[in-house]
Amino acid sequence: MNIYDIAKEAGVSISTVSRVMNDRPNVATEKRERVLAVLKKHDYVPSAIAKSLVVKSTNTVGVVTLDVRHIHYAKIAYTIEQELSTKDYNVILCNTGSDKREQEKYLRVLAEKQVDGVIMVGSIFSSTHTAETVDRFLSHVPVIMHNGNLKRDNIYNISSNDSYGVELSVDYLVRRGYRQLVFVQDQETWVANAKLKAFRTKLEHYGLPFTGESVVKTENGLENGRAVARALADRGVNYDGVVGCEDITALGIMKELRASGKRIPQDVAVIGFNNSIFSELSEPSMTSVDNKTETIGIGLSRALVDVLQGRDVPHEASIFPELIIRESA
Amino acid sequence: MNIYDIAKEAGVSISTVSRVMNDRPNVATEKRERVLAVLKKHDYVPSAIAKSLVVKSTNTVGVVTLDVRHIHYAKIAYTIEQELSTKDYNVILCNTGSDKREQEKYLRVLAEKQVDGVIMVGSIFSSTHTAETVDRFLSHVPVIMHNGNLKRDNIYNISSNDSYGVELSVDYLVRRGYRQLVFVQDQETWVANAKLKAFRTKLEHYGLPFTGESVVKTENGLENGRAVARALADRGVNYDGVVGCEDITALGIMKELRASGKRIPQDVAVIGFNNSIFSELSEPSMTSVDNKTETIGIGLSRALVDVLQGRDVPHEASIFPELIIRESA
DNA sequence: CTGAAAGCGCTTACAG
DNA sequence: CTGAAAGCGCTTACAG
Repeated sequence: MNIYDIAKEAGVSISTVSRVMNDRPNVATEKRERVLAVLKKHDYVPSAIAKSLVVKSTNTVGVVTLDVRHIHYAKIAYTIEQELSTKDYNVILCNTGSDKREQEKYLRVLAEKQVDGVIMVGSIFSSTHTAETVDRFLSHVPVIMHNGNLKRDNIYNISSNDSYGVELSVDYLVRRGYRQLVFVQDQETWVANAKLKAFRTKLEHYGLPFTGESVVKTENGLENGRAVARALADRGVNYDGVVGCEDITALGIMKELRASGKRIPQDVAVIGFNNSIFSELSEPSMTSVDNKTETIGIGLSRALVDVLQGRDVPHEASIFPELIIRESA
Repeated sequence: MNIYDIAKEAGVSISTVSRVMNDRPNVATEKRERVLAVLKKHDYVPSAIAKSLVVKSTNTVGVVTLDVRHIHYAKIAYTIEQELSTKDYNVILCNTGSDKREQEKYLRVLAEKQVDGVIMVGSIFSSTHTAETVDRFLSHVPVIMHNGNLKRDNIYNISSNDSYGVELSVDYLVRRGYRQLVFVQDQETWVANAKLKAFRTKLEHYGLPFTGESVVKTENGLENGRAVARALADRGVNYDGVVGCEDITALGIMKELRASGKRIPQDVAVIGFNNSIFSELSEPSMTSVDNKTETIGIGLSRALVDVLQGRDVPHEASIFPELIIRESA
């Protein structure tokens, strides 16, 4: 069943059916009603594919992320999907993992599927390789990057200012009397580097020591957090504050600290990142940097829609996080 | 740039270009190479939209879920996406929430976009309304339901046997000497009812009391779990075991119990559902029913692909969960 | 092995 | 207000 069948049954041309289906003017009331009746009778669903071919827009956007199982990305992906849905866009979800081939494959497929735009969530996508892949396959559509820093006419970067989150954390800890701070870096991206730099600068500003012991690298995760705390203990590092890593990693650190008899926050203060459910359920509850998932998700979506509708959009925008004070610091 | 441009530049017909792009036989080696060269030169990306229109298949499937922010759904959605990706299908993600209108809107849009099939994740979708909506818009494509029980030729149900998970839980608790069990029901679907029935039957089997106090209804969530524990205390209910609800709810219950001085599992044993990160990080760590997220996700995906490829697929399949023993019971 | 032609289901000027 | 016709970018018999 297609538009021709509807037209025949309603006794009009396909042009008229098209006009009715798209709520356009210039259709006699009587014909419009006849068409609507036939449409309803068959629960007719027009083919968006055929439409897309001629209007050159699919009302579909690709959302690419490392892994939606990560609660932070799930929240952003959710917000994007919901926000875009109100503007009649659908989302093709892509979990690329960190493999470059996978990422390339996905971006190519999105191009084949003629998406109207792409949103890339996570600073891992801010790489030369991604930039080149976008140039190859997606230079004709807007690409909105979350925590990205790629410079292209068609790329728009909307970031959470995580460096500022680090500054807030250090300021707060210093004000509360903590002096020997450790930065736990649980990802490896330009954002992580910027955070580390902010940490170092802040320490220098306060005249606090920044040594080889001040930074611990790991990957995010509960077990990795535990391992970090054990490693610090094994190395005999003296510290009274932890900053920089995600809630889930920070939670691992807290658990291990408590298991080894440390009191939080009396002996060691811990501040996480993301203000996720993990910071709420931790014991003691965790002070955390809220990087505004919802604001970010809505911002990414709106930026995309604005570009698509021909409005001017800044190529770089930065959203400031906020420190949510709980018990762990 | 389209297939005509490529054909012209390579000095062949569009038929030949099409054959080359689709790796089909009957192309002279020399022509094939000429075409490939032109394709590569331009990083040519053929339109999947145009292709879909003629082959009547989009290699796109709709995945509809209540809310991907829920970690359990995120895991299933992730697995589906990854599994389907290996079969060259893409996923349109839909978070419908519990609103019927929203659900209807999404299913219609999926039909418009000509998806090859739909996977619905979560027992909330097993309603008369969903069945009717599927009949209206999606009766021509396979619909795979996770934890569903709808009977249609084009609907396939793949469920985690959560009732069996309850039986495992009760068996285990009884074996360990617990006698006054409470069932916490934190969702309202046919699965929840089946779980409750299994709980009751098991208690009767063991000759244990099932009274008005044996069941507490709530919605899933940390705070709701806390509220459940408080309500039980306020009502002066004597109980030594909790069963039936999701990890996150169970975690709330455990936290509140501990805050009120109860020891887990000595005073009260708690068993959760989902074997999620929450059961791992809880203190004490939580015994939980593992309902095999990955198996489910892969099963849903394979069933869909099998139907699409004309293979026979059972209309009902049930995956048995497993009890993961930790410290809380 | 190769290409001309029809067709997928729509929208959109265009002429009336 | 209305409809015939062209066209979006592909695939697929079909004839050669």
